Amino acid sequence: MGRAPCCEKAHTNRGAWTKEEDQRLIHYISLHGQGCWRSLPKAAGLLRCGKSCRLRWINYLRPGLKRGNFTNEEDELIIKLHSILGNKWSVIAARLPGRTDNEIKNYWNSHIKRQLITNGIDPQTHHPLNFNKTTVITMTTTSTSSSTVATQLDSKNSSQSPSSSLTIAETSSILKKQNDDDKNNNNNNNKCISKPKRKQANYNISSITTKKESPERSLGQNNVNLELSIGLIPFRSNYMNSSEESQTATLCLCYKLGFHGKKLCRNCQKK
DNA sequence: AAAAAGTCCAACCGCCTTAGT
DNA sequence: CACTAAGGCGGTTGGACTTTT
Repeated sequence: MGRAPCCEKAHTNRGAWTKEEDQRLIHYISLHGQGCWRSLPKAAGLLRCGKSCRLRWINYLRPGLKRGNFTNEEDELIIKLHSILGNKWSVIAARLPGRTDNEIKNYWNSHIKRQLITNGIDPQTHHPLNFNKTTVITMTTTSTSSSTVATQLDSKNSSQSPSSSLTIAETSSILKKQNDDDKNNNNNNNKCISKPKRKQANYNISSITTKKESPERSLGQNNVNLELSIGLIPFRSNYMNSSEESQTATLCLCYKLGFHGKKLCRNCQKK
């Protein structure tokens, strides 16, 4: 027997939200804040399931949401974070102010993924699709905090290869901030008296690998121990001469992946 | 102009985690 | 310790819209 439904579906509206429903939800939350989603629909006079209200609020009505196109900087950040975290959309979204996990997930699936494939890069592993010869994983566990997992890829698509680089310090900082944010949210949102908002999952480096990860991610990276370090060093192709190398070294990841048109983003222009 | 194909994205579904009992 | 319930998450769907034929 399956799990009981989260709400009485026979008496709830489904599908697209009307303006009136939106207004009711906004009005209720502006007065009472976010609390128990399960009891909110009834209290707000909505014939909706609590989950539906939560989703509508988080993905659409919540103040501070950005609408419109993603910037090149956002593209770059999403790719970087995805190369580290995989499909952890909520964690990635936490690093992009004003963007929701759903939005990023949709954007990834409809834009970035296709773009990566077009450029010969596997969107799941962030490796070139045809790489097979010399995958060199080196791990440096020095006394400094800047140890990285270096993946040098041999590919003829050299100019389009991944070149993101996050040091362990950067990665730790991201994950630490996530924890801090979660703690703050918990402090701010405990308006539900009947049941305190439960603690959110604390992500740490050792928890990056997840239950749903593909074998490629957990094993395909040659059993890289994520507890030690994560990161990709800037790409250097064996096929590049020194001038090409120095030229591409000054360009940001999104440019190398082909996300720019004919213009450079601000990051590239600064360099 | 109409039909077909492709794209986008809001919303839903079902599973997992975890606090409370 | 086992069970329950609520929140949260990632994957998927379906309909509206756009582009192509």
